[in-house]
Amino acid sequence: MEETKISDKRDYILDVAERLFAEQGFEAISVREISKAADINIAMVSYYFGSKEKLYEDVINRKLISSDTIAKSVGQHTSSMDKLFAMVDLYIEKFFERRLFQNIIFREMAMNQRTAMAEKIAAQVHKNFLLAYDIIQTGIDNKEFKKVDIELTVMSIIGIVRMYTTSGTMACKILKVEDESEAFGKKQKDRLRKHLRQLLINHLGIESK
Amino acid sequence: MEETKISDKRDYILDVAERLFAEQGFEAISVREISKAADINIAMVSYYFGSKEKLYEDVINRKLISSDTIAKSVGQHTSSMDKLFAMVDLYIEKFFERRLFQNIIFREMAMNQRTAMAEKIAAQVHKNFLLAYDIIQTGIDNKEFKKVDIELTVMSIIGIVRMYTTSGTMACKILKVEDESEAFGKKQKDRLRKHLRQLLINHLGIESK
DNA sequence: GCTAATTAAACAAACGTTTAATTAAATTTA
DNA sequence: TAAATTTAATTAAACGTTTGTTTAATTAGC
Repeated sequence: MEETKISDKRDYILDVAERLFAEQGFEAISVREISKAADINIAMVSYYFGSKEKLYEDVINRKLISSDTIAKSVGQHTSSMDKLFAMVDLYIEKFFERRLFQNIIFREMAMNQRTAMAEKIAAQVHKNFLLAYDIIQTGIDNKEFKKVDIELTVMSIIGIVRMYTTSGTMACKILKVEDESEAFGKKQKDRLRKHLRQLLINHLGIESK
Repeated sequence: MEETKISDKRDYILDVAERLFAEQGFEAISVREISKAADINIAMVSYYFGSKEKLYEDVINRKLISSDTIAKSVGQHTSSMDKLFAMVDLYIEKFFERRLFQNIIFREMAMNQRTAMAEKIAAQVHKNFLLAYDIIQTGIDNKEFKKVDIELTVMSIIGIVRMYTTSGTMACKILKVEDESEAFGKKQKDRLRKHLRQLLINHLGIESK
């Protein structure tokens, strides 16, 4: 945190705020705590972001883009199963990489408040949902997949990855791993990927014999 | 809220607090908001519960019992699949019936804070996890189930039910139902049950032919 | 007449935000 | 290049609110 450009400092504050908001929630974290953790004067939050609310929105907006990324990595494959796998892989990747951020997203979704931010998040999640929906629908049409409840199958995929990443403490306890860095390391990530692939093969795949 | 016994009034306050805490989180809700929503004087919260913190703990403790209930309803069945189905059914039932409460539980689990309450919740969830683990393990030993990743399979079950119940708004949007009372009505509950059963049959069941 | 329940008012502490002053950096002028 | 000027970044202190909690007085039930 020395001799950095302004945008770096702004990003650094956003990083700190993201971590705190994710771990404890928007209301639980005070501007004073953020400024202390980021080692800045409390007035700098208003100076840079305008308000605590705006800071929170900036934290979310900064990483709530894409969904094109998914479409791109999916498009490379031909079979529906491969497309689905590619999407799941990317999902796992993003959730492991940004699990603190995802905590914010899902906490926001769980709130029954119709804010502009909540709508925006819901729209983005729904967009991703539709991508997966189309893949499975096509797979069924192609007789590559069994006829399943598509909506609930997509929800299941998201729910599984989310369940894994949401609670670090719980994941450690269940997987019998030492700390969170292990629970979210490469080995466990591969394990989750393997499990999810097997589950989808079993659920969607048509026996070939 | 008239001519009720004291314990009823206490319970009513707990009901109101539970709803508000679940919808917006502990820190986001003030004692004044609770007292207003419950139509009581603000001092009554301290009078009945001691503090806002204690009220929150009472909200959680009131419904964080059982796990015997699961064991009981599971014990009636003989085959591993029936046991697992019984457990899943109960899980769905509880989550639909207490979905606001479950919001609190999972929000608490997502927080990276090692409070006494968090430990207690983690312990309870883990207890339930072990019940499901044993069922699947026995099923595998009996050659009734395929050899799967047991830990992740249990996590998947919980994650799916949770994903469904956590975000009412999202569930409505995805399932294309009008309002939340429909999304959490009997019809959709049966749909989720059916989906989860099929998923488990596909994932765990050994082809009989 | 006594205990329990309920109230309005007040409490200090913490909240998000703003102010006005100061330092640092960038730009312009000589 | 050096000094002068302007703009940007940073600070400590104060702002008015809201927070959870307590008090002391009052009402209700037995």
